[in-house]
Amino acid sequence: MARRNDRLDTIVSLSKRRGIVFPSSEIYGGLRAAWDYGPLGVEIKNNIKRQWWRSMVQERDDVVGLDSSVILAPEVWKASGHITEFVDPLTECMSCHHRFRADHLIEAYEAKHGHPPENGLAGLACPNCGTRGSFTEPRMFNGLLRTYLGAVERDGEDAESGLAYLRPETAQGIFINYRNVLQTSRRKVPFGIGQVGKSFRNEITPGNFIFRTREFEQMEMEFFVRPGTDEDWHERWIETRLAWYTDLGVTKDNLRLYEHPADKRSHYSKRTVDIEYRYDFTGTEWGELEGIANRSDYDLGVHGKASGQDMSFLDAESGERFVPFVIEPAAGVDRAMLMFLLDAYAEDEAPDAKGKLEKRTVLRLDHRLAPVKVAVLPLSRHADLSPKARDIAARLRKHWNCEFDDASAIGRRYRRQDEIGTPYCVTIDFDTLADQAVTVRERDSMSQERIGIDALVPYLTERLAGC
RNA sequence: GCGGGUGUAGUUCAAUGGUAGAACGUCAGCUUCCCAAGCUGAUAGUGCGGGUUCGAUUCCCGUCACCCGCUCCA
Repeated sequence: MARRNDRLDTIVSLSKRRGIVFPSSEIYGGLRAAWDYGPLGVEIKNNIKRQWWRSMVQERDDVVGLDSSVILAPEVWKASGHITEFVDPLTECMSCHHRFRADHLIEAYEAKHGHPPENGLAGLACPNCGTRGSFTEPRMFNGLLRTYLGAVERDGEDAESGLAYLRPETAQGIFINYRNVLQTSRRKVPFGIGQVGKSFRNEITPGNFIFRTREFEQMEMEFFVRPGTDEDWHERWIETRLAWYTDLGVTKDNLRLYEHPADKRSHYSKRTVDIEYRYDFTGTEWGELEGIANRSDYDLGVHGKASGQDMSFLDAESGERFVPFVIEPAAGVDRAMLMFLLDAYAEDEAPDAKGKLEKRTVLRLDHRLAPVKVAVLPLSRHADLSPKARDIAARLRKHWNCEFDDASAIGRRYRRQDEIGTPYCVTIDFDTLADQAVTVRERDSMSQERIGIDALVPYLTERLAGC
């Protein structure tokens, strides 16, 4: 068996052990590639989404938000091309059981010989085992998840009525609301619409923990620009998005840009640049984190045509009328979460009481992403300390997610907090009763400061800015 | 979906065709306890279903999940 990625393994078991991510439907044996976010996981996930929203929507004058529905009129997916283009013809070599995209095999043959194969797939040799003519009939594999609307189950000819799709991207909800938003938000091109929400894809091969799942969450923004300025805006958004990750503490060397070759782009894309992270999955070092696509006027164009609505924008200053081009930074929440966890994972060696080196697991998460911002730890369960500590915890809870812990030795409790990335620990000791002050310990430096109880909230407010 | 591998406490690992062990964790108690301290006690498991067998966690079949490969792109 191939060697697995230790760091990923550790994160998976840490996630289970500490309540970050659980296998879904576990009591029934599990469901493939489905994961549930536990008490700490949902905090981290919400923090990621909050930070995205803050930088992409709240702090920008030229972007507004939206929350469109998961189920849209089927016409949307017909017009967008997802029903016809979001489909892969797959074939399997009956000799070696490798699977291939039938269209890719034919394209490869054409590229080599300058003409398509005479007998179609039957005339091709398997790129893996060399067997000729052993391909199965290609089967269309549609990436859209289907559902049926209405209370009555339908079959036969009636099956098509009520057929609906779960969105494979949140973007279309934005395009079909483009006119509504333009009208009501009184924005002018260039401007953007941001949205965070679940999407669904019938992935052929999901896997790698929460990296590829059939149900996933996206943070997408469609930025509408004047044609001709699109390439410029594209570059700007690539830079902006890359900076977002490094600002949240991701190691620069573990991020890179990947330019999609022309023949591998999605059906809507004029140019796509991915931000990739060095996940170190076995087999693939780099994995996609976010795609930044120039969707041109493709989407507004097809929806304008299919719906009969006018999607053009009239620029009052220049008097020009045009259908805007769209630059789309589309990020995966779950992928970002996995990346933040992997990148924050660190092991320290610290001498224990006997001078022996002990391994210490620390999640060096940015404060803004940490699931717990501050832990309140009375030095012992002494009757005088716990009530005081509970009182302080209650005060802090009004501002941040705060944990109270008085179980077992103080050293162990520090380690528990380190393991989930808690930036600050507040310790209540016997001096506290006399001097009304506590010890604040910082995660990374392990430095300690004595702070008066009344000064605690201002002290932490300054250090937890942006949380 | 196909091929290969794996499945034992919460986690990491032992063991066995005949009563499943450990470490760590978790919980409770004692200890004026500042970086996984000590002592006492508790907790909990053979993924699920079927077969072979006197008896299956162990052997066989199916299934489910995970890992590797084909795939893909948030």
